Amino acid sequence: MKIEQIIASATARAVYALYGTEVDENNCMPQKTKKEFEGNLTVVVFPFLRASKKAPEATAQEIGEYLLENEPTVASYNVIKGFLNLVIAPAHWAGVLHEIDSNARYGFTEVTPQSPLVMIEYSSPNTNKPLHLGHVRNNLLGYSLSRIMEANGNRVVKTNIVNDRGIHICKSMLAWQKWGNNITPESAGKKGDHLIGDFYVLFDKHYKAEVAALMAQGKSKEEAEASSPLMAEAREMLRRWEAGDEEVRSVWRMMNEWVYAGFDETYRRMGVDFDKIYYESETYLEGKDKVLEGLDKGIMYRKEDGSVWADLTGEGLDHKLLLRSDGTSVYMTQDIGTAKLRFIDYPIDQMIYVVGNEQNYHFQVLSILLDKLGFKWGKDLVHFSYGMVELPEGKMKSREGTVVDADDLMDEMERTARETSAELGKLDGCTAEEANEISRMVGMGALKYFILKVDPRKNMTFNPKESIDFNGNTGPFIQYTHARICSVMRKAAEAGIEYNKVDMTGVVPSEKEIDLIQRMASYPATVAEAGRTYSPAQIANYVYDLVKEYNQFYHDFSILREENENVRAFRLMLSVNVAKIIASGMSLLGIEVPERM
RNA sequence: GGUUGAGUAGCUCAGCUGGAUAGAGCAACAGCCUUCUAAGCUGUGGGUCCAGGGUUCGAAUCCCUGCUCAAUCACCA
Repeated sequence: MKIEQIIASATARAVYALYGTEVDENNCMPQKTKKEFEGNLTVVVFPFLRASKKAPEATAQEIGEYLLENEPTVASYNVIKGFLNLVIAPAHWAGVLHEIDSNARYGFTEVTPQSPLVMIEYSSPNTNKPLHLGHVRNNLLGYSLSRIMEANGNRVVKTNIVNDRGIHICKSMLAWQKWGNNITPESAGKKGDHLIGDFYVLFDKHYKAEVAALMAQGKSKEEAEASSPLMAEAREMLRRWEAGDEEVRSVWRMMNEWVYAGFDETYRRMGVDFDKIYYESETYLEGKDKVLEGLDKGIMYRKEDGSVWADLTGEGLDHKLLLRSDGTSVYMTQDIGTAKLRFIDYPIDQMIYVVGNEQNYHFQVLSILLDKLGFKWGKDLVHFSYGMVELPEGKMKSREGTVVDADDLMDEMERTARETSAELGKLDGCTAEEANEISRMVGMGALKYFILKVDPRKNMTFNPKESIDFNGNTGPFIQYTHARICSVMRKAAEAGIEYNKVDMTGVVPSEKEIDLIQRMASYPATVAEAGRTYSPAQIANYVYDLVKEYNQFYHDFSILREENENVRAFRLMLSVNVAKIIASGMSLLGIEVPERM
């Protein structure tokens, strides 16, 4: 049983024995004692004053005395105002460390075939341009979340819905046909997604020029945009695509393949993957049946012009369009269709959509509609809504060229990691491959940690200068501590020290070591909390605190130079388990930890 | 205007179910490497926790009001 639970129940017994009042154990939960006071756990006695009818100090004193006499793990206590600080017997903490050491999957809940099936949708790119910083946040959050849900005993299906159809693709296709001279990613020596992105920009450039020319002829902006021949061509192309025109479709297939090849490379570098990919071109017609079904059941209604709507005024929302008057689908209809397909493919218990907060309204509506349409997970679907990524100068704007490209960003991070490592002489004696690996891990670690450590709900500022800083609360700082422990363990092995074969029963851990063990002991609760609140940031901040604590220990205590063999073994065990938790926590963030750096 | 989220040190952020004197990092300044990796450790300075009410023995945290910022409220996706 966890020590907090032991103390809580002993405290409840104490209150009953002393004052004859039954109190709920959950109201007796001790908290971690603040650094400036002596002790490990603190019971706040204010809630018991009604029962004791005594001053806070006196009450704390009496409960402390009771615990000291009746609860063997309590070694001593002190009282400050209404706070009862308990010192837990060092032997208990040594036992906790042994428990942690014996559990290779410490902090994780096992996944069984009976575990809930959670589907997580993330990434969901458009196929007309390469991934940028905003997608990076999405991908990292989505992947980390899937790891966290898995660690909490869920079966997880990672999914991606690729927006591979629509007017935006036609724009790129048209521009390529007009001005591309049959260029390919191979002939251009460029990633396919970037090549397509270039044509999308090219389309926009010509279109703008066209509109400007028309406006110069005296047309209003709206008139000019409406009469743009280029846009008309793009729309015509979309019409032909929807009609299944083979010429358009073959260009579309070819160009999408280029984009996918580019995306795959970016995903691989980011270290994210998917179990199942849906393509909007295959799902966008699916929602219609469901909507018509809803129409039959009276969940939706039809207007005179033939359009179909849902009345959500009962839920405090507005009326929502689901089928246009020409019978075609809108975005919402497609998402209903995708939901239908997914439920056929997987018996989902929970659905999590990792999508930016600009779609809060959409998912609020989707949840209500799916629920009304009979999806058992509809009502409780989770929209994992994250804030925008802004630059110090403000928002990213593709027109102003301030968009941070994902591939460029990763290049830059790895390059900086390499430079910094080389400067510090960390790559001395490494092979070229090792140096590459280390630079890659460190660069990506810095990027991922920088993004994941902040609360997803918040808009975050991405300052390139800060993101490549490797000191302080950063990924490399954490990775470094891990590498340092690995180094100590290597040296121990070289010296023939086998810490786990040494009898440590007599070792009394010091205060600092107990602080560390106590923090290690809260890892499972942190993992659970991160799963409950869908928060990678909680894991990130926990690991940081742990590392900070370990570095203090590392600085103040000798490990290999410790002469007492048992104490030395104890510290090695402590260190190796800190490293284990670092690696575990970082893996939940999708961050690798090198063994040397 | 409605809805949702955010507002904590100069900057970037923690602060989880209400608890003691609100914490890190960066930036500034001052220290610590012939000893297990100094990408580290230690110290100094820096705060009307947006404002005002309320609940409570106790509020950055919960409730109400207001202010500011962001997103959203399309027969776009």
